[in-house]
Amino acid sequence: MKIATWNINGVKARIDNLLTWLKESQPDIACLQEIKSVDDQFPRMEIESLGYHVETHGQKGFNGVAILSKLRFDEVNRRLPGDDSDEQARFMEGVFSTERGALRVVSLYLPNGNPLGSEKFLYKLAWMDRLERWAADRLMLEEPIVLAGDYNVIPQPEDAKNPEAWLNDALFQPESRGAFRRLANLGFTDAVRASTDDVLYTFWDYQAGAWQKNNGIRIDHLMLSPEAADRLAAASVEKHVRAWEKPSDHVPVVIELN
DNA sequence: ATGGTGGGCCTCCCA
Repeated sequence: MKIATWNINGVKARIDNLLTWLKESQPDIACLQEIKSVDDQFPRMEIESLGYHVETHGQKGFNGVAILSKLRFDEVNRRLPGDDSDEQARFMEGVFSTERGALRVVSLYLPNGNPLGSEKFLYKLAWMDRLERWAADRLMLEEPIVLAGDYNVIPQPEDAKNPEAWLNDALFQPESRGAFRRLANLGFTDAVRASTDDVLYTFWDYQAGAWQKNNGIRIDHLMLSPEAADRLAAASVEKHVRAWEKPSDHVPVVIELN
């Protein structure tokens, strides 16, 4: 079972890359973030023709998440509980039946939170608090759960080429990193970090030649419940996708579960 | 180096 996450930075601008990547990588389930599309403009036909079921949770202009799956969806839950006034499309959960039982996969797009001291930073921390509460509740199901997405959190200094450059950024604040660590301490395993000590980045800014200098950060993560972590066979970052024409600034991260 | 690049979309917002 191959599960991937990719912030594609606009599904309509990235449809050719997305189709190329799906054919090449062949994930069973792909979580997308920043689709920047409303649901009825999502290019579902092209994706369905590759054998995927498509569920989206979009909004106009910004944000938006989707899950593509070769398995049929038993259930889809949109929106992260905990704030009924939150209109931003950043979270959806799909539930699937596998030969080994239920599998839950979340596609999440955690708020960026910049600049520090703003409402946006408070929103990020509140969103992470809601995520922690939701995850703690889901853990009681004792099922394999994969929380995949763009967390907009650099967990550790080794997850950035130039950590000192991020000291005043919301992605590397003690509060952001602490909230990510609390999620881990609930019992969720960072699949990539559990698989390798290699320096791996998932995002390179479009600006200032960041890609050419390998000035990257690791902010796209797959967090696994104990029942999912027990089945983790491999994890990798598909870095070559960043070198394609018209790339997203993020690359896909992929895990294999037994 | 207080710029730089890119997507969405219509005037700037977001990253």
